[in-house]
Amino acid sequence: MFRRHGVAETTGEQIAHAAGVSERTLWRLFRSKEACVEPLVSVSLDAFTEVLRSWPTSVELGEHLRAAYVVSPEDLRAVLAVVRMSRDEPGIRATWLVLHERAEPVFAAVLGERLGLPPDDPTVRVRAAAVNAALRVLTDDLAWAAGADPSVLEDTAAPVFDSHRERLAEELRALTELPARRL
Amino acid sequence: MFRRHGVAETTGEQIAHAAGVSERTLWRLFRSKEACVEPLVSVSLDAFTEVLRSWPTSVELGEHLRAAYVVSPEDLRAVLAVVRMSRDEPGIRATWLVLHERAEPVFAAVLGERLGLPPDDPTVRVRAAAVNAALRVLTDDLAWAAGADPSVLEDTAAPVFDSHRERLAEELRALTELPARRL
DNA sequence: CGTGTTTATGGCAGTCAGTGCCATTAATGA
DNA sequence: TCATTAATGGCACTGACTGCCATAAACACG
Repeated sequence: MFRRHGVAETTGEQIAHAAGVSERTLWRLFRSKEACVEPLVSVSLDAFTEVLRSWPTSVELGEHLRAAYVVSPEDLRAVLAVVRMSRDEPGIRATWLVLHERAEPVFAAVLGERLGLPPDDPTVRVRAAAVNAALRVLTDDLAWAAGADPSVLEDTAAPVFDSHRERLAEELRALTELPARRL
Repeated sequence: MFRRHGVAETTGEQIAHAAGVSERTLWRLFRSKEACVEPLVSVSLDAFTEVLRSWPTSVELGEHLRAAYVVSPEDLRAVLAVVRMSRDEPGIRATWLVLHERAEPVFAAVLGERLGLPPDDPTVRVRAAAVNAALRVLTDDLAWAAGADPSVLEDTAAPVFDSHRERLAEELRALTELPARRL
């Protein structure tokens, strides 16, 4: 509905009706209209989080990503639609950024363990935030590419998605191979 | 007012009255209640942007930062108060993140020139986002430290601020010294 | 100086997101 | 079977924000 008519033009009443619940219940489930897209975005973030969690010690992150980073085409379409909307809809942009930041502690936990540092170590959290930023920027790029040519999303194995994953692997390799210096 | 009574308890009418303008004018100047803190945050982001802009080619970023990254104590206090609030106030957190992201293109322009790459190159933008993330995480830490002991802000030369700048210099050195590999 | 034209501001009415409170019903558990 | 808790809805209400119009100040230009 957001995509079709825009966020401002979609009322909470319409959303609630379409979802088959009362408006009152809607506001209990989501604290704002924009927050209704959170489950869609979470799918993608959770997928990446799972990649990190299942990252074997012996493997370089880029390699692992190439093997394990998979999102179903339907989910991917939904996420990228949200990301594309976020260019014009400040509220959507804000939730996208907030959700991304919310994933950082998980990233920090994984990276901290790798580096032998506590997850709340500033260096670890900066690295986690950098990984997060790479994921955000490149997902944004993918959303743009998918907007220009929706056919790239008909299959997760589409070349554009491969190239996205490849870029991500490359950037993460660089970031995670950085030696952690103590301050 | 946000700090004293909380965001929810502060009405637009109160803000407008305190600012000496009508409520109608307030909504013309800021598109939301939370957006009213944007000028405060911008001061700090602009200061960092200026550091980047004035970064001499021959100097390593960490070094330049130590010399040029200065924010007046009053401004710093205001910014950190906002950042501290953002822990409990989701609306403030969102504006803080959005403002940070908005600064990224400038970072990308500077880094792109350094690396001899166009500012819209994905690698460049990932680096810019990483620099941005480092600034955000460490500013957040500083806000936390300042909240625990407000005396650290009585002078920009306070040890806690020095240590903040030092951490930032170290993290940025690592990030900006990364060789840029073409994909 | 006079006059037409932006530009900034306020007033007012209206919409709608979101909340508090209470009632109802469904699930759960002893 | 009954007591308790959790989930949902209805309703009234606050307040953020917008559209529209009026006013006045700043400005451009003859």
